[in-house]
Amino acid sequence: MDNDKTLDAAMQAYWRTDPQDVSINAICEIAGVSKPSLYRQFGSEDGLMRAVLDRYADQVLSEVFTLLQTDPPFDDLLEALIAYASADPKMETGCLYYKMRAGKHRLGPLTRARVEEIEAQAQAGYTQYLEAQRAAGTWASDLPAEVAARYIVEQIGMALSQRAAGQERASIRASLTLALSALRMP
Amino acid sequence: MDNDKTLDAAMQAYWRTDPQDVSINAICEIAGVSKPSLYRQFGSEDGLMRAVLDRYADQVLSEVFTLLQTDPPFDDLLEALIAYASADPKMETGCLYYKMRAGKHRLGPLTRARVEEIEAQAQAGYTQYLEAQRAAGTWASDLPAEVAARYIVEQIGMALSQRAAGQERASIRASLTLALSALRMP
DNA sequence: ATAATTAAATACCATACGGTACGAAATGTC
DNA sequence: GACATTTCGTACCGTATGGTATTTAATTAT
Repeated sequence: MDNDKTLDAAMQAYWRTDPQDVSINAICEIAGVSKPSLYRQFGSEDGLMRAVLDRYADQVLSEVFTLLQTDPPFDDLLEALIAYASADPKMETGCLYYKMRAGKHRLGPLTRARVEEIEAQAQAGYTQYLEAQRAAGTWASDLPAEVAARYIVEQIGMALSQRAAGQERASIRASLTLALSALRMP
Repeated sequence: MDNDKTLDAAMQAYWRTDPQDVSINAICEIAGVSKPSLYRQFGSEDGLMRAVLDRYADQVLSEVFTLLQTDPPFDDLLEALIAYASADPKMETGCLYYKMRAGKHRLGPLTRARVEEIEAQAQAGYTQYLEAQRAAGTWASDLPAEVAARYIVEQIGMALSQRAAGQERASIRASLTLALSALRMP
């Protein structure tokens, strides 16, 4: 049985619609895999979802984390985030991570733990980035970096969930731009 | 069979957790009503949810709409909205309307239609209010009123879903204040 | 008091879910 | 070629869901 092919199929299915709308049966069908095979590989639905989320973090989220670590100027970062969340075709059906996060209380323990791990990682990444920007004088604000970091994470998440809901890109872009512009004020 | 008592029980159950996590069976149990009785009154799960949403609009949402129609000064309105979303004990588990809206694609046609009706009503209400405020000189911004209206609706929704997720009030208040402050800029 | 009508609940569908026991097929080993 | 071992899939389990047919209880009319 092809492990990667199964994970890809599951990831696409979870991502396109929503993790809680995709049953194990459906995944088996689209992946062309029998149910016992899938359970032998991943142990449980929770195990599968966790493996999918790992893969998603590797293949998709890493891009953003990498961008953060190059310490782009604050305005560039905002512009990149806005473009990413409001227009990137990859995010046309939203972000799988944020979808899982939105339904966190329905997740199994493995997947939930991974979601919280990513949450902490994102929070730390943005905080660190913002402190560096403030030190460099490219971000002038008296806001605590943690607060701003949380704010960014939430606003991006909102934009991505709006994309999942089919809202128009221009409207999402306008809202997100407005929201993030609040970070530029003293 | 006591119609109001059933609706109240269903509303509380849907509201406390999430509409999609409460089964008809559970509602029958907590309302002390047999399933056929419930179906005789409301026809279907969709019918029940729609009736519940009607009741919720009447008992809860109307308060906000009423406030809007008194045309309070812009800053007062924002302060009231922030307090309402981030601290009102009634909203400790979030807002039933926003919960339904978040899972719109899972709703039946009746409930979905009502959700969209309320959405349009809110959008129109805020837009009208903002235009009045602009005319009165209490809101100086070159933002289209529709854009600002949509923005407010979304930000309030986000704050309320954060409350449902158990986030700290102070943190929610900080984020929401930051987000809405963007509307004061020219 | 008895018959007719209405209200209600028990007990049941069919379906879909996550998960698994067990037999069949394929693979490797000598 | 024959045996041991591992891989795989059919067919099933228990449970929960939304929804209903049918029987029982309560009410009303006469």
